[in-house]
Amino acid sequence: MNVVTGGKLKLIQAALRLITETRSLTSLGLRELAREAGLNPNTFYRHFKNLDEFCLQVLAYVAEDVKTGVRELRRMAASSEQAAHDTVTFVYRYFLAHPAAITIAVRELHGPSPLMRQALATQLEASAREMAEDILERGLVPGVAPETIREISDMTIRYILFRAMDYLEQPEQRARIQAETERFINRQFRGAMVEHLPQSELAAVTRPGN
Amino acid sequence: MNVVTGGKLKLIQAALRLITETRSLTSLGLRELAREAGLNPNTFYRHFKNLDEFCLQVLAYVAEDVKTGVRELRRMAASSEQAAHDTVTFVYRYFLAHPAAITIAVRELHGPSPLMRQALATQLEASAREMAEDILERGLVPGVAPETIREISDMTIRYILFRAMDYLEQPEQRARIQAETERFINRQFRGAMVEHLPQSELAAVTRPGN
DNA sequence: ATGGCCGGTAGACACATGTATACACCCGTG
DNA sequence: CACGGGTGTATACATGTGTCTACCGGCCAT
Repeated sequence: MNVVTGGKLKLIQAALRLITETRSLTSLGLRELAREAGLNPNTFYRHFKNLDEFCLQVLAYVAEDVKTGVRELRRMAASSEQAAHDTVTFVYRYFLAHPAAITIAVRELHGPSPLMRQALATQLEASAREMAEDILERGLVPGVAPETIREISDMTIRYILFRAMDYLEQPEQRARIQAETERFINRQFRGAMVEHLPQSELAAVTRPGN
Repeated sequence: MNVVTGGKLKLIQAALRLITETRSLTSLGLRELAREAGLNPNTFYRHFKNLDEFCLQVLAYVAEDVKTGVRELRRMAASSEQAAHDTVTFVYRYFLAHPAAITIAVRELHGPSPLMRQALATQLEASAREMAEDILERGLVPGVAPETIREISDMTIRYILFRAMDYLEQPEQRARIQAETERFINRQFRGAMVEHLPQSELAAVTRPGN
C-alpha cells in the first residue's frame, strides 16, 4: 500500500483543489502548486523530478480512488432490467463526491500532453474491460458477441466521463442528464441486439404508434 | 463576407500551425504566436484586444471552414441503407484535410476555459440540429420521435469529434475507427427504433446464431 | 499637400516561471 | 555522541510573459 503523506500529499491535494477551478492538470505550475499547498517552491523537487512525473502521480492517486469505487459498484448486483439505471445512479453519485477525478480525466483525455493521454487511455481501457466482463458474467445482454460488448463498454465509459462533467457543472440539469445517459446505454445495447436484422424486418417490429 | 487578410490572418494561421503540434488554443501565448507568424509581438494588439478575443476569432474562423463542409455534405444525398457509411466517410476525409479544426474543438470542448466551452457548445448544438433536420427530412429513421433523433444527433456529433482525433493520430487504425463509428451510429438509431419493446419481445426477434 | 488612420516596429516595465546551489532542521542508526 | 538522509527553506539567475508608450511608413480622403 503506497500511502502518501506530508508535503507530497499537500502538493497533490493542492493540484486537486486547483483543478476543480478552471484549470487543467498539465497547465499547473510548480510555484503555483507550492503556493496553494503553503510550501516553498523548491519543496516540489524533494518529491517529484519534474512536472510530468507529478502529473502522472496525481493521475495514479485519483485512479486509486476510482478503483475502489468500481469495486463497490461490482459488489452491487442489479437486475437486468434495472442495471443501467442503478449503475448510472451509482456512478454519478460517486463522481459527485470525487469531482477532481473526472475533471482530470475529461481535461487530459484529449488534452495536449501525449503522456497524460496515453496514461489515461490505459486506465479507461482497463475500466472498459472490467465493465464488459461484468456484463458478460451476468448475462445482461444475451445474443451479442463479446467484442461488441467490449466495444460498447468502451464507448459507454467515455460517454459517462464527459456527461459526468456536465452533471457536476449543471446541478439543475442532473435528472435530465441521468435520464439521457440511461437512454444512451440502453440504445447501444438494444441496437446491438438487432444489428444484424435488415432494415425491412426491423421496421416490422416497430409499432406505428409513438 | 468577412474575409481575413494580412497580419491578422498570419496570426490565426500561426495558431492553427501551433495547435496541430501538442498545444491547446487557450494555452498559446501572445509572443509565441507573433514569433510563429514572423511578426512583432505588439502587432497582436493591432488586431485583437486580448487572448480571449483572439481565441474566439480563431474559433469563428475554423467554424466558417466547417460550415462549408457541412453544406457540401448535405448536398450529397445518400440512400437510407448507406447513409451512415457515406456520411462518416465524407466527414473523416474532410477532417483529414482540416486537422486544426477538430484539434481545437476536441481540446477546448472540455478544456479549462468556460468561454471556449460555451462558444463550442453553441457551434455543436447548431450542427446537431442541422443533422437531425436532415435525418427527419429524408425520413431515414422512421418511427422515432424527433426529440430522440435530436438527442442521438447530438451524441453522434460529439462521438465523431473525438473519434476524428483518433482518426488523425492513428493512420494505421483508420479503417477500424471508421467501421466502429458506423456501427456506433447504426446501433444508436436501431436501438431507438426498438426502445419501447420489452426485453422479452426483443429477445424473440434476436436470432440465436451469432 | 496635408492630416489622420491603419498596420507594423522598438524598447522598456513589472512580474511569473523553472531550475540550481547552498543552508537549516529533525530524527533514526551507528 | 556524531552523522547522514529526508524534508523544508532562502536566495539567485536566466528566460518568458502581458502590457504600455512612443515611433514610423504608407495610403486615402480632404
